[in-house]
Amino acid sequence: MVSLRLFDSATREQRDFVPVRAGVASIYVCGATVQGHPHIGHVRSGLNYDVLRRWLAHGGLDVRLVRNVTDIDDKIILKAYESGRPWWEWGALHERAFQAAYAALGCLPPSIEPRATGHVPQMVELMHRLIDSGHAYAAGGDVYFSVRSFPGYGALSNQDPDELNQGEAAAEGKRDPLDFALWKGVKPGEPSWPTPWGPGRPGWHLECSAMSTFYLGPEFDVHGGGLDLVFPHHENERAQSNAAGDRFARFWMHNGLLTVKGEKMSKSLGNVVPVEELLRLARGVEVRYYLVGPHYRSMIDYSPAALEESVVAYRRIESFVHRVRERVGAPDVGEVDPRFAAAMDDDLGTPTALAAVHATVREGNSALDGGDRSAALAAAERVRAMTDVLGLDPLDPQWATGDAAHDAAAGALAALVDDLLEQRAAARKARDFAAADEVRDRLTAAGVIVEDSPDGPTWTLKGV
RNA sequence: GGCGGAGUGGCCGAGUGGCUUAGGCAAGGGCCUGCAAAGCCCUGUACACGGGUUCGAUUCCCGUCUCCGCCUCCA
Repeated sequence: MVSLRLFDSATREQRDFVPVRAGVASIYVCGATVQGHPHIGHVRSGLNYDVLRRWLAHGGLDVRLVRNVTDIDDKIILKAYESGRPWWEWGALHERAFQAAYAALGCLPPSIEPRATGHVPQMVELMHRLIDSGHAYAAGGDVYFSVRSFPGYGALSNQDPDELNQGEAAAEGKRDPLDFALWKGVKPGEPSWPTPWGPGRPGWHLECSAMSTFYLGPEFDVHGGGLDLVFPHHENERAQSNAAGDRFARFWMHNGLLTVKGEKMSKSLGNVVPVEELLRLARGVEVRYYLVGPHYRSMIDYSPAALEESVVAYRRIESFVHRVRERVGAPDVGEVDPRFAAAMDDDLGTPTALAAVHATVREGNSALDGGDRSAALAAAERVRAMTDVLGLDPLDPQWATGDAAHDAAAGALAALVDDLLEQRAAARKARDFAAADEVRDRLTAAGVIVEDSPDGPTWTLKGV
């Protein structure tokens, strides 16, 4: 059923995707640390793995997607403190912002979005296993992972431990500069949870090892995240879990980062692009097209001009599907084109997959021009199937407004426009083109674009 | 210093040892249309630079230049 080949960051080569359990795909993705508002880079990551899960589901697999929420960390505590709010409220506030952003771009909800603070028992258990096997030690209320105790350290990120700068900031009880904190002992004024080694809070890396294996088992299919997480986060996760005896992820996937004018986004440079800003420039589905179009491992250098090009490109697809619906009838979701499937199977080659979509659109438009209604309908059904896999199906109800007042207004507008178009048709029939053009000009001035076709005029709203 | 990635036609963005000069956007020409819009057809012949391997390289190897990311929190 699935013949997907995926690039594995750990081996730096492509392999056939063969699920650990037949018929089930298990994916863990590092989600956000809910310390601030979602930006374009966050949602690109979410979108990339959303496309992966959709393609796997299309192939008949039962997809279990876990995307965590890091709801406790230094910055959350600090920022909450600075704004005079409880740390948990600060986190919850931004967690909702992330969910809204993902939803606005058509990301299907993950199977679960586990929070770090809800999985302390699983972390304690993992620390027990690591301490018992000599890979971790408690020191002054902290618990550290002993990097030198794990020979495979550095294999994921292709780093030589001896060449690394120095690791996490030095702390009292650390035996080796490379060691990293599994658990951080409580400090005055900070939240804490009880453990056999004293109260404290989770170190960043531990939560992902604990939650991924809790939900997906000691060995699962894919672990994903942004390219910037390869080291140290994923290297550390892998070290912990492997040292504890878990086989852990079979494939490591890392999506490319977003830059602005060639530079990585960062608060210090002040060039972070919030999702909110994108949604002022384009609809969610158009933003999605922009972010899903380039290959997931490519870097995207954001610019409003490039986004605008995507808007235009997407509308070409969308207008074709709408045209068929109006002139021929509503297309169902059909089958994907073989070209599309081959591209997707090749490490999720969305650029080539999109080329197949556009080729199908062209075929469909030609069929429409040639009066071949059934061929046009069939093309539209294939386009729907392919765009559905990418989360870009123009007729997916998720892109509808779902607003009763809006629907009512749209209905009233349609009645008025249709009335005017009848007047125009009458004028054209009488060959009074001046009158006909005047009607069209009035509509255009009001933002209603009229287009004639062999099946009569159609109209759309400008910029929608 | 160590590790990794990238430089493609006006722009975005794929890919390959020689028949794909992907695809989209923009531009020019044409068809269609009362006109327009949309659509369709055609055109532009790109692959940082210098060597090397090869019958043949944008694609493989070496070197050079430029840029980016990671090595510290980060999607």
